Amino acid sequence: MFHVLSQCLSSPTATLSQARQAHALILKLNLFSDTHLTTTLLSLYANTHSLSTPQLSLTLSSHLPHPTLFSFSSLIQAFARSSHFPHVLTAFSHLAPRGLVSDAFLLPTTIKSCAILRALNQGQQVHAFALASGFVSDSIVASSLIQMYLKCDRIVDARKLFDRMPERDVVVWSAMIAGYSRLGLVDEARGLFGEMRSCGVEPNLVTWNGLLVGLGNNGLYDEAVGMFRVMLLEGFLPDGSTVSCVLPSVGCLEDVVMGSQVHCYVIKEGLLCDKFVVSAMLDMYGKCGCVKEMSRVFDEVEEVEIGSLNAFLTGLSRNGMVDSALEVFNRLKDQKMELNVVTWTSVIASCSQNGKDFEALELFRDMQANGVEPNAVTIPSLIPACGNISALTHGKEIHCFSLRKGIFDDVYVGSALIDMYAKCGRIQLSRRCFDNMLAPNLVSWNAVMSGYAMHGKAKETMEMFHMMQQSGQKPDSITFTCVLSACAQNGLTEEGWHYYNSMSKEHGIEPKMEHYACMVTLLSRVGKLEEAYSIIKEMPFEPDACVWGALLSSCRVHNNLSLGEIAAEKLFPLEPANPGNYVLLSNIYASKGLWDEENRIREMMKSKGLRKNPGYSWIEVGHKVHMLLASDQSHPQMKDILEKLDKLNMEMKKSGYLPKTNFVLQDVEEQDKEQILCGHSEKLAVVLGLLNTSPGQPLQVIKNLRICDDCHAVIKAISKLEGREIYIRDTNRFHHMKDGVCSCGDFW
DNA sequence: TTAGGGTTAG
Repeated sequence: MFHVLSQCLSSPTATLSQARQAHALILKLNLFSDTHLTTTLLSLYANTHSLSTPQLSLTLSSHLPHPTLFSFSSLIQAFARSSHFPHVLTAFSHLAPRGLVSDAFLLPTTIKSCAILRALNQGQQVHAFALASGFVSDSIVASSLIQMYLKCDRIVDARKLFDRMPERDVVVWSAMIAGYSRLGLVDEARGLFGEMRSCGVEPNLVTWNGLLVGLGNNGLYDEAVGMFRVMLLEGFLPDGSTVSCVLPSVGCLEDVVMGSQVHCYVIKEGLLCDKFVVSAMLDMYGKCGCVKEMSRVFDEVEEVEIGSLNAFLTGLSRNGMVDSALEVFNRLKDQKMELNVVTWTSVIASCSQNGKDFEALELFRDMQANGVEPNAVTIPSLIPACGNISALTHGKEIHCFSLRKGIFDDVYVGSALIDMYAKCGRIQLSRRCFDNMLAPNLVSWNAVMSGYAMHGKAKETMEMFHMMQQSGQKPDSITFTCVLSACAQNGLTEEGWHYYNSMSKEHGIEPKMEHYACMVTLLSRVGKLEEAYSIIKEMPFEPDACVWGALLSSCRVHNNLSLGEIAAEKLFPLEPANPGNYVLLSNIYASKGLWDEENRIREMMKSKGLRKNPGYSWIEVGHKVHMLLASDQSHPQMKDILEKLDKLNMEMKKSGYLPKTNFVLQDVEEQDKEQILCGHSEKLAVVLGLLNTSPGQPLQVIKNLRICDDCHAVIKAISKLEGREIYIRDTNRFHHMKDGVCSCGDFW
């Protein structure tokens, strides 16, 4: 019986149920006294992944009357093979109490488990043992310890051990180089690589790969690709790992020629069976904009692997093919393919980045319903969707969700929250998120400044700009867009010029298109139209539609016909299909009573098949976001809305309000004009909010066009009459209305 | 019988 059992347990094909049967027999026949048999049983349990808790192994080992080092050794090796690393450490810790002393062979496996678990404390204990026992002079033990320190980000400790090694082989050199690479210390990695060669140790593929990945991950794409070329010249034959190390850099450089060469090599060497190679290849083609080649690689792969699918989906949406990405995603979901958090995050991100904000929120719910746990990347991918549609309730829920998940100090989450709260009108909450951040980065500073800028808070924007510099954070071109647009919102020409001039002089940042657009807006809004036009004429490159559009739109505000016509003449060929531009010019004509000219523009629009963009507004009521179109009768509560609006109009007229009909630039009767103004979507949305929320609750509305003067006046009045704070976000900025006053100071 | 390298989501 003993013999049969022993054979059965040692068989490489032994199953868990056989192990259980054997276990029962061992118990029944009281065969636990046999160390070999019991050890084999333990190893088998470990190999079949069935030892889920250390307790089981300890219970079993307690039956061993005289456990030997061999018992523990085989147990530890079995745990390591089956990736039960915590059990490795537990088993190792039971050696000493039993009077057993580890040998050198047991240390590397144990140390590796510490490394994988990032268990620095236990790793240091093993290190102490290695020093005391002298095993530290064993090069493999030292190698393992170095690796453990590197994994725990203790580069100095790793280096100390490395420097003390009398003999260093290619393995330990490669480990140090890869360690420096991973931590972004590229100079050190490069230095060691040279030092290694001068010591007469030749690199192998592993060494090259470690260096390549470090270069690529730190943005040194050119150097990574160059290093890859050198490697080829020196006669090294890249393996799958090398290829997947270098392809991300090839993609970032959009070097299609190199990419295709690597692709040919991959086919020749038969590396397409390597899942890392496939996903790196898809990623590379996606980044290079080669959708056809990417799709071909994807179609040619026999079995869809999750990493490749994720790379493919990202590649599609990177190239504007969000619908195709969603189609592939839905198809594979329906086919019950197991999708992971990367897949879900990828589609959520492509929705929120491409105007599919409602879909992004829906996917987030769906993801959790499918049992996939969102992580620290999912959250900041989703948050912008809430900001885009001013869905404050959803945004707050996701904020809470991230706190519940223990995501407190993630710089991406923090920056996304700053942006979301600002876009939902809650600038104080936005600032609080910024103040709570442990280590804000450039994106976080830009987010808080852009928030203040869109709320027209120039003083705060400039304060943050100076705080940022005091903190040692250098600005980038986006920082200046925020500062300049804040100046533009407030007509601060002097300050605007100051920051604009300091850009290249003090910060070495050359003004880009958007900075010129800000300056043109700033000057033209305050009526300095000629000065704005001079800036345009002096630009070192051709102005784009934003720049001319800014000028035209200010010409409309100041009803400047001659410059307006110049701007329109430049703008129309740049954006022939944008109805807004034609409307601006026709409005200038209309404001001057030039109905023939106005008509000519309208006819021009008609002949191009263009219609005025319908104005629409969004408002979140409870968990639902409603969209209202101007003069739209389809909303089920429209009758109530119009009734309420009528009542409000009566009250306003009593207190001296006159409808600003000069904003209805159509050749119609005065009373009809009033009717048209009543149908503006932002008013409808505000009234819908009044009807469906409790008194005193703030309302936030987004409008797809710029708010008109009349709506501005009416909603200001409503804020007073109804005692509500009302936040309106138009395409230009925020209007925070309270007690009949707007935060923009009526300048927008 | 023990030590070193890789892809995909913000």
